[in-house]
Amino acid sequence: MPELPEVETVARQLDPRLRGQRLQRVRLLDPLLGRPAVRPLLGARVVEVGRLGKQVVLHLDPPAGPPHYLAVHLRMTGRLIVTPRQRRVAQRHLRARLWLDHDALLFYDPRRFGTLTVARSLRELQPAGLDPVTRPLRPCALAALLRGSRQPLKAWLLRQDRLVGLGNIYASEVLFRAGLHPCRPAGSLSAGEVTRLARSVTEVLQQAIAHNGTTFSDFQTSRGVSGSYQRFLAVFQRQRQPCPRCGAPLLRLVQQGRSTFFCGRCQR
DNA sequence: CTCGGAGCCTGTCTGC
DNA sequence: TGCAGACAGGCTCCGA
Repeated sequence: MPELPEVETVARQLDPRLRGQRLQRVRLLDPLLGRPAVRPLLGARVVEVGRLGKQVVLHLDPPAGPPHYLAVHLRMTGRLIVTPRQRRVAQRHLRARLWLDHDALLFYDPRRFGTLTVARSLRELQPAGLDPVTRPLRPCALAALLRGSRQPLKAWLLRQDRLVGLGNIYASEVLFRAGLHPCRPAGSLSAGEVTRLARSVTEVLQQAIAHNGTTFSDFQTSRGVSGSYQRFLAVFQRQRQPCPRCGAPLLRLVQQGRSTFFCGRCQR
């Protein structure tokens, strides 16, 4: 489901709702989640709900002992829903349920790719790549990351060990905005092209956050509200429709088994 | 080291 | 209606 803007949206909505409540009880319903050590979290107060890469992270302060962090990665189809504690909830696809003082936090995930982990330091969870939303992405930093790679640009943008936050939707959108062909070798960009790419990454992500992310089939924010960024998508899932810039029919190609959408005339 | 492809798991939609 | 195949917003593993 979510790329960085959707995760940011979820974290921002959970934060005021959960902050200050204590975690009373945790129930893991899916053996695929493994056995994260949740015992030390019980009684801990939610200090903050934030985002780390594409994970939602609850910062927890136990009554005794060091802070802990509970991280949920939603992967393709995960959702985090807050509901009043006593309310009856749908069981289908429910993988974990957390009880707090007043609310319950529900982790739904039909495809079961999502993860739930407990860490004792943020460093354990910290993704390797730069986060272009937390810190401005400087063209020279991006150039250093791209240097030497022969990987197609689209595939390069999806890796999280260099740059964190883009997924399949926004990678296509970013390349369109930057006027760069998805098959260009990542290390082949000129200085001017790198600057355009850096600016596009930042603008697309910030604009998507400003609109609460993109809703296709099943992304909803924690309040059950849909994001509205899909109104601004220029190329994603628009093959054969006219390019908003030049009017040529947009194209779809498959890279690494995943769809890429682009304009063969504007993107070079 | 780099890269592309398979695999993880379930649901939905399309076309025969 | 039934069924096979494609596809789905992510990421890890494996072999070349």
